[in-house]
Parts: sequence; C-alpha cells; structure tokens
Amino acid sequence: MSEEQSQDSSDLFEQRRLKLERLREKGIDPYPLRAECTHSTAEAIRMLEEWKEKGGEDGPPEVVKLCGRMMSVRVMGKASFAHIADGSGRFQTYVRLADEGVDAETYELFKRDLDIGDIIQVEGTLFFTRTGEPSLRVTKLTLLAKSLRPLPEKWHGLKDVETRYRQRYVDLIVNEDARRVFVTRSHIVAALRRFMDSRGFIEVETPVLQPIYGGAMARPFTTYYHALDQEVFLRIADELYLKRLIVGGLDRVYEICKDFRNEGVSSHHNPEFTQLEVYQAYADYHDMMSLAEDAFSHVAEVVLGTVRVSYQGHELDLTPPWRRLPMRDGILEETGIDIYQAPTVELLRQRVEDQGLDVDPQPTRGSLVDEIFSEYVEPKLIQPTFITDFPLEISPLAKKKPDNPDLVERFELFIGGLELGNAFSELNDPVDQRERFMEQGRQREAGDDEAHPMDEDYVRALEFGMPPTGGMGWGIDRMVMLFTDQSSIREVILFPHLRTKGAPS
RNA sequence: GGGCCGUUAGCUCAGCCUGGUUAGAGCACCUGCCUUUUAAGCAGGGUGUCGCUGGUUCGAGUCCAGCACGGCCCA
Repeated sequence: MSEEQSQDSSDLFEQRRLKLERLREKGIDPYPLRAECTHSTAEAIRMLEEWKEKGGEDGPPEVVKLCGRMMSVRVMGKASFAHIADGSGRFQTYVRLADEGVDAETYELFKRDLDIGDIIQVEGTLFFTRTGEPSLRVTKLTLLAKSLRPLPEKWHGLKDVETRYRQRYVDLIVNEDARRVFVTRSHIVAALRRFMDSRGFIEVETPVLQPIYGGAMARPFTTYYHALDQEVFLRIADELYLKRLIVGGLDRVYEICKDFRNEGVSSHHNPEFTQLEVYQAYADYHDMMSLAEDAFSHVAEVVLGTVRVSYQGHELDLTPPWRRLPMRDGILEETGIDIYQAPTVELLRQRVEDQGLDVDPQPTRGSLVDEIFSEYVEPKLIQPTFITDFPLEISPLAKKKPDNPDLVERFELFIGGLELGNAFSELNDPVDQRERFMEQGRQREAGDDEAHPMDEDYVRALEFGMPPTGGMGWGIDRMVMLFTDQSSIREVILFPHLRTKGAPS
C-alpha cells in the first residue's frame, strides 16, 4: 500500500513522510536521542593522509565514527557512495552489500529509505578509493535525523536571493561561500576582541533601551516600556554611555553591539547593524587613527593572512600608515570648490551651482558640505583614507580645532569606497557641549530630523570632568564586507530583515 | 517614496516580444539494471495554483491594470 503511494506520490515532502513511516514500522527511530562522533570529517581526512605519508597500505585499522548530512548519493547496484558534510567539510562514504555489517536489510535501508539531506552516523574504517578520494568503508549505518524537505539542486545550488535570506539555513547547507562568509565574520570579531583586550581595553555592555538616544545623527526606533510607563528608544549608538564610563574612570572601554537606525535599507545599510565603539582616556583622534590602522592590519593578518585585501576588483593595501586627507582638500580636488571660500550656506550653494554639481539641496552649510563630499569624494576613496577636519555643525560631540573653530578634530575612515568608521577628539567641555546641543535643537527646529537631542545627564557627567579622550566607532558589518569581498551588507548579516510575507508553506 | 527588472516543477532555468493542441529542459524524485563511483551511467516515469486579483479576447503562462514580495539604481 505505502509502496504504491510512494510511487504515485507527486509530492516530494509526502514521499519522505512515507519513508519516515516505513522506518518506524521497521522499528527504526528516525530521530534518535544521541549521536557519537569520534572525528570530524576534516580530522578523518588528516588521519588518512598521515597514514599514507607513513607508507601505510589501504587505511588505518581503527574504527572511526563520522556524523554529517548526506549531500549526494551514487547507487551502483550492490555498492553505493555518498558524501556527508559536517561543519569541517565533506567526506565520502562507501556502503557495499555483503561487506562486514552490511546485510541485505541494511543495504536496502540505505538505498530506499535514506535521502539526500538526511543526517546520519557512519562507522567503519578509512581507505582511499581507486581515484584517490579519502573514504569510509561503512560497517554500521545509523540515521540521526530524517530530512523531510528536498535540498536545492546539487550543481547550481540555491541562488534565489530572497529564499537565501528568508531560509538562511538552506543557504548555509548548500552554499559553501555563504558559510565561509559567516565563519570569517566570527574570526574577525574574535580577533578584534583579542586585539582590543591586548591593548588594555575592557569590554562593557551599555543599555539598548534608552530614554534619550544620542551619539549619532539618525532617526531612532521607538518602543514602550510598560513597567515604567515610558517611551524608550533603541540605541542609535553607544557613545554617550561609554563616555560616561570614561568619566567614571574606566579609562579604556569598548563595546561590540547592535545599534538600530530607523532609516532606509540599501546595499550598505541595514537598520539593525553591528558596531564597535572604543574610547580611550588621555588620547585624541590621532591616537584613534593609529589604533584603527593597527586593528585593521592586525585583524587582516590574523584572519586573512595578509594585509593586502582584494575588494570588488580593487587591490587594497592596509599597511599603515594610511592617507590623511582634510575634507576641504578632497572636495577641492574632486569639484574645484574650496569650501573655506564659502563660509555661508548661500555662498556654498552658489559655488555648487557655478560648478554645475548635482547634489540634493541641504538646509545647512554643514550638511551641504557633507552631501558634496558623499557625492563626489567618497566613491574615489579606495585605498584606506582618513578624512579629517569636519565642519563643526555636523559634529556636535567633537572638540574644535584650536586653529580653526569652524572645524573639529574628527575623522571618518574610508576603505574600498565604504565608510568604515568615525572618530573624534571627544568634546569634554560641558559648557561648550551644552551650547552644541542647543544649536542642534535649533537645527531640528529648522527641519533637520537627524539633529542631536539634548541629554542633560550626559552634560552633567561632563560637568564632573572627563579627561581628554579619543573615541572611535566602526561598522563591523562593513568591515566583514571588506574582508570577504561582498558588495551587499545582507550577505554578511545572517538574517537580514525582509518584509513579512504570507505564512511559509 | 520614484524608475527599471524579476516571480513558471523541490532547485537552476527556457517558453512571453509575435496569444492558439495536453507548459518544457537539466538536476532532484519514483521504478528497473548496475560491486571503487564522484555533476556516475543505462532504460522508463512529469510530479505544475505559470506570485495574487481583476480586465481584454472565441481563447491568456504569454497582452493590459492593480496588488504582494524581491533585486538593482535613484531619493
């Protein structure tokens, strides 16, 4: 009965359900409690190759147990090959009828009731096939978990971007490149933590839910804290909390965490993203440049084994020191406009028009400078570059330059055309800070939704005295893009946010 | 928010421009053969809500409109 259904059934899912029932009828638990693995597949390959180097015949006599997901099957009459995959790689298994432990019933089970995608445990001895592939001669076969859904095609894999993101588990099963990106991401973050720790920084955790957001210019997500009967914001940055810790005497702190900005999604922006922020007392933005150079080149060396990174067809050299380019010089080079000769927004608008530049209208001189820069200079910044000397009005948390109070001690870091990071000599004058917040309030009145809100408690902290401090933040997602040569941020985020669709089938 | 493109079998894709038998291919799957294969091979089998809703038409996967989701570009 079930055999006929199996033959007739058009539904692959239903076919596998029938196999599941058949297994249960045979007294086989398709989801047993425990597995036993003596080696990973990578370890098995190493073991076999060492045996061969020592001049051993066939393979080592010891019995090994390997576990993994069946990724391919080749049945040839009374002998069959299958590849299993675990976290370390792939390995070929060989099942032959009438071999030790393989009676007709076992072989039939392998042929009829197992499918690509099933998770199995195989026990046996290692050997090389005629073609030299490391393999396991199976003497015992155990099903660890039956798979009810067919995997994507073995050759083309899963390409549909939407399905890859919505069902990342399938992407990770079949696309080795996807797996590689996320393993590399983990290595990058681990190497970064070790680097920061080695420099005497301590890792801290600050609030995700904040009564006042700050530390960046962005729109926040809002939510509601019922116990306190209060609206709260998901953090757009950790900056103001970390600097409170500097005030408190934790001289070197960093945090690697998710920040949230309620803004557009693009190939370089995800509303929920991971940032590193680091603050160092008795330091300034020059020290942050050195720290960035050291951190990037160190992590590249550890993770990639080189400081030369290939990104989207460009060869990037992360060897310190990196280029320092004042924003004014960058804009002058690319547009012919000297922003120092245009001290008001009206004059700058006039210069933009004279040069025939195509930029969106901006409410303030600072934001217009920023816009010109983004449009004409940013895409040219391929090799690592610190852009320095930012306009005061878009930098409410940075110290003024002593020789030019319209500018601040701030840099942004660009590599491969990506904006990677942002750093200041942190403003520690509480009176100046209060005035800057007031000015931001006026910009908000003038229509700038991203203006920085007033934070009285933060000003109070500064009033207790904050040492001269260098601070920096950088995007971990973009760093991973750079190190894994990905052009879309969604390729380095495991579960990028997509609009909800109907219930998955 | 705007423009362009996409959505067909479990997966990867043809078919649409120029409407017309029962919607195709490869892989996967099912049946049979095959004892070192590896994109195994040989023989047979098509398993489908052509994204959704409506319209035009004698007739729509194909043309039109709206909607949904996604991608790229712009904002």
